[in-house]
Amino acid sequence: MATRTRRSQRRTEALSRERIVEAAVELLDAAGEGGLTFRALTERLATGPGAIYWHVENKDELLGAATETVVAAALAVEPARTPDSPTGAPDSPAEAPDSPRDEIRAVALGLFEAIDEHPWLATQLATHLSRSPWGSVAPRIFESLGRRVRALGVPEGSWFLVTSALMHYILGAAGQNATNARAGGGGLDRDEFLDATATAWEELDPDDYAFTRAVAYQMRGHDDREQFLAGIDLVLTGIAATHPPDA
Amino acid sequence: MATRTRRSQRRTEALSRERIVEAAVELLDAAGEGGLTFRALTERLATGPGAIYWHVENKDELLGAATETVVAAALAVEPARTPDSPTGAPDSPAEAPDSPRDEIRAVALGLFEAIDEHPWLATQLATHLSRSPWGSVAPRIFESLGRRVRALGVPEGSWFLVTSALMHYILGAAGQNATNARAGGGGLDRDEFLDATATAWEELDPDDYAFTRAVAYQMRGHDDREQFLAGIDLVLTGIAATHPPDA
DNA sequence: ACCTGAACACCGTTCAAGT
DNA sequence: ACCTGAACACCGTTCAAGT
Repeated sequence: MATRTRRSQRRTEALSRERIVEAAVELLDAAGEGGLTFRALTERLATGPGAIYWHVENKDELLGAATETVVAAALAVEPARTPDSPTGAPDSPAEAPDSPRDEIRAVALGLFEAIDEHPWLATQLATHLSRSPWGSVAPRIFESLGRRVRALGVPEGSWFLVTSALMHYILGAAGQNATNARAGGGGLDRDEFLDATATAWEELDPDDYAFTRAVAYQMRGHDDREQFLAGIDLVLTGIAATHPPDA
Repeated sequence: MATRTRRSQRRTEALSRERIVEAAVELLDAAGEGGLTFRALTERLATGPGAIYWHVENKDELLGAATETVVAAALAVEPARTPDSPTGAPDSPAEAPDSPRDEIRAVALGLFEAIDEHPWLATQLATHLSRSPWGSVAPRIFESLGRRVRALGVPEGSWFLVTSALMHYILGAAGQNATNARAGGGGLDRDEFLDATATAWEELDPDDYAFTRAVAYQMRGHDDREQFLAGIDLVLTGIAATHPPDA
C-alpha cells in the first residue's frame, strides 16, 4: 500500500518552506480559512506533519507567511496608468509618470483586488496585521502608501495620521468586499447576491431601518471597484482639504 | 463526585439563550476568540453541550449573537456632547441638540470603544458582517450612520456611497486598533507597546522603509482615540467637499 | 420542553525513530 | 539535516437517553 501514496504533486522537488507556503495559499484560495489544515497540507505535499513543522513554526506563522507572500505580490505590481478603463489589465509597459494621486489609487486597487482574489486575506489584514515579532506586511503597505502621501505634499507633521487614515479606509472597504466575494462564491453569482441583499434590506422594519430601506435600490446595480475608488477619491479630497501642502 | 459540580454561576436561574450569549461574551472578553469553546461554556454554565445546542444552532450563530448584543449596546448609547474633553465619560444627561457631524463622531467613537473593549469584535465586524440569513448588525450600523449622512445634507444619489465610505473607515480603523489593544493587553502596557513598535519601525531597512522610519517617532506618543477622530474629520471634510448639499 | 453526558470525527502539535 | 507517522490533548457536534 505504500505504492498508493497520493502524489498530488510530482515528488521530485524536495519540501521547502516556499513550497509549503505556496500549497497553503492554494488551500486557502480553494476553501477559505477552514480549508487550511495540516492534514490537507500533508496530503497535498505527500508528506507527514512532522516534515512541515520542520520548515514552519506553527499554523499561525504559516498563515502569516501566506499573507506576506500575497501582499508582497500585490504591492510589487507598482502599477501606473490612469484608471480610465476600469476593465483594462495592466500589462503594457507604463511610461507616463503618474501623479501621486493616481499612484495611490493604483496601490489601493492592487490591494483591493488581492483581497478580492484571496478573501481569507481580509481577516488577516484586518486583525492580525501586527504580530510579534513584527510582521513585515503592515510596514510594507504603510510604506507604499506613505511615500505617495509625502509626494502629495502633505506636511510632515500629518504623515502618520494621513497615511493611517488611508490605510484604514482601504482595509475596511476591502474587508467588507471580501465578505461579498465570499458570499458570491457560494452558489449565487454576484448580481444575484446583490439583489438578494437589496431585497433583504427592503424587507427590514420601516421604522427602525428607514434609511437603509431607502438606499437599498442603490445597492442593486453598484460596481464594487467603482465604489471603492470613489471612496478613495473622497478620502484624498479630505486629505487635501484638511492637510494642504505647506504654504 | 456529583456533589463537586463546579457551580461557577448560581444554579437557580434556568438556562436560556440570553444567559448563554452573556457567558460567551464574558469568555471572549477574557481570552479572545480562542477562549470561546463549548467546554469552557458548559463549565461556566454548569451544564452539558447538548443543553447549549438546544438553545443555539452552532458556534457560528453564537458568535453572531454575541456580536449583535455588543454592537446593539454600543449603538444604543446614542450619545451626544461635543468631544471637547476626550477623557470625559458620557454619563450626565445630554440636552443640547448636536449637529449631524457631532453625532457621527459620537456613533463612530461608540463603535471604536466597543471594539477596544471587546477586541474579538474586530474580526467579526471586518469579515463576517453579512451572513445568511442576513445578520442585523451591518444594517444597524449602516442605518445609524446613514441617518446622519442624510441629515448632513448629502444628496440622495450619494447616500449609499458616502455611508459605506464612512463605515469602511470606522471598521478599518477600529480593527487596526483592536490589534493594538490586544497586543497591549498581553503583558506590556500601551506606552511600552507603542514604543516597541516605533523602535521596530526605526530598525527597518533604510532603503526599503525610508518613509516608515521617518514617521516612527509620530507613532510613539500618539493617542488612538484622537487619531481616530481626526480621521473621521478628514473623511467628513472629504464628504462635504465631494458631495455637497444640493444647491 | 428541556437537559445529560458519552461518543465521534477532526484538529494542531509533539516526538521517538528513521535516513 | 531532513523526514516519517503514531500518539496526545483538545475541539465542535450528535444523539440516545433521561426528566
